[in-house]
Amino acid sequence: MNKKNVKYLTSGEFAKLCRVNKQTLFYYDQIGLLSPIYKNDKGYRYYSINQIELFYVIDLLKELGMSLKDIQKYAQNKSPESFLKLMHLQKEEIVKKRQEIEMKEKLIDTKIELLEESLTIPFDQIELTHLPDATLYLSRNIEDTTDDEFVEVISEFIGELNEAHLDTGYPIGGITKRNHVLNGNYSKYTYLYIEQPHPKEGHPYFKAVKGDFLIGYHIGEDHTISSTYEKLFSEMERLNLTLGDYVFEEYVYDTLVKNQKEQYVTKIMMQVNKN
Amino acid sequence: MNKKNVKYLTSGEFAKLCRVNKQTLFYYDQIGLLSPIYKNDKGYRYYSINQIELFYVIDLLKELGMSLKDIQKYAQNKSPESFLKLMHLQKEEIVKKRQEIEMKEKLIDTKIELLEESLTIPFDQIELTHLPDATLYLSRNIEDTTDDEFVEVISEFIGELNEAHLDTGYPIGGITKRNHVLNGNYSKYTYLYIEQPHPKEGHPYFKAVKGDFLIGYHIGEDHTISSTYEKLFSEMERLNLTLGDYVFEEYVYDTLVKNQKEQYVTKIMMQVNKN
DNA sequence: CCTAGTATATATAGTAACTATATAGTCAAG
DNA sequence: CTTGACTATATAGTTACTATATATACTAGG
Repeated sequence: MNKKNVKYLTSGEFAKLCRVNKQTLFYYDQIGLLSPIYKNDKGYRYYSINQIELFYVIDLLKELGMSLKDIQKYAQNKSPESFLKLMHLQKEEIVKKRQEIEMKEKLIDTKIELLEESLTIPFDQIELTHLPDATLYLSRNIEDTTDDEFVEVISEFIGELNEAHLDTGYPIGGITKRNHVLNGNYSKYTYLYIEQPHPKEGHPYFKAVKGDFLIGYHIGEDHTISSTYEKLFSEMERLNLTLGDYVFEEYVYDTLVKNQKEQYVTKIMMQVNKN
Repeated sequence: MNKKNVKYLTSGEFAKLCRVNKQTLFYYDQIGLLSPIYKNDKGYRYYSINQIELFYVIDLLKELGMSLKDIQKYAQNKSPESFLKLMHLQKEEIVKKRQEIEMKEKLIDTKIELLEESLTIPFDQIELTHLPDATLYLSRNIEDTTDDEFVEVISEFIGELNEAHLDTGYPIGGITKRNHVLNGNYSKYTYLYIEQPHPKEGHPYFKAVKGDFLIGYHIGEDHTISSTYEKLFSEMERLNLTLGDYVFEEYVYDTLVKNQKEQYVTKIMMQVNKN
């Protein structure tokens, strides 16, 4: 038998192959997770090519959240059957992981889309447009909740978004009913919502009434929003419009892209009727 | 304006929403990465619901390998433009990450498939079968390489597999030419190979000749493999077959599923011609 | 109003999985 | 036989939490 096929790799060579720091291999050797197949009398480590498979699997299990200790626990008692069982378990884990990554990729796409759009918007102008049907995911009614109930509703809402993979990167908005707005209770939300561009089956949605909307932007902190509402009202009058059933509010710029609250931008979408 | 909409969340509540340890939020506050919007005179932290978006983005960037320090560096100088740039960069990162995960999922699938198959194989029997075309990815010729060259070839081979996303979880095998086998130089590989069940375009493959194969399994260490080769030869004689051009060798059980070298299983596939 | 129980806070120490540094021995080429 | 590139061990440092100890604060029931 030719010696080539029992050629061993030094720690440095094997580390390069694994694309990992040599020290990491020392560490794995130290904790007995992946030891070289052979050590000479000077303590030099020699690995076989086949050991790379074990490294790959360690790397895989690590990625899927297993601790080195747990990986080692398995490794100490290997068998085809136990490995098969492990792989079946990890298959479930990796499917979850893939779905998470896919969601986060969508989140990035959405952020890019929204940001690019936002850069073209003249925030000082009020616009009358017709909005097409949009599918919204709604929270429970929060009109008359106590503080504790409010927290509960929020938790439930965010929880559902996470569980059902519905968080698409669109901002969380608030819906205020007509009568509250008319009474000057701006931003007294009845529901929280998040847009769902690609709605899934089996979830209770609220399909926003399509219709005419008067859209304006408030720059600054929330508690100064009434001035922008007043501008919207006078524009409504000028255009001979009346207020519809709901007003929608959502952040265009907030904590994520601005450091100062005075630079936050809130989009206000008033449902209106033409006379 | 109704107080509900400026309702703040305590550290505990916000932590639950973020599905993270409360201590982690303290830590983020400490390093100035994500500080509560308001702190009362007793030092109690209060977060706004909107801050969850920032938490999500921190979580995303963390997943994509950014250190908290680097994330903070960005956060200190936020703007819609810089965030957009960051998102474009991270889009590339997440695509890479998704592909990695997809590869690892395939790896799990392959391991499961191969292991389940292996559990049904009677390792003590020699079988004559016709194998259909299989696409193999080959290393450079390693017939007459020095040790250093051998390491280089291996590195290149493994490197290509990684770069081109060709590592499918199938074992790395070795191909020995007819004349070496006849001279008793078993396992003097001319090429290393890995099976490619779903070959991609634009890569140089070697399509294994389909044909008749005599398949046997060697249980034990590599250097005792000659005994199994001899069994295969006498079976070849009994069936009035002659040796074809190549012999393929690959591990069925190795470091991954067995602790002792005496339990390793090597599959030997001899190309044969019927007379 | 008092008390018990559950929050909150800070400060400090510990952990996992590396990662870097310091010091020393080994080896192969010119 | 030396030089430069490798190898080793030992130890300390780093990141991003995580746990523990101690003290203070809020809140609901008697």
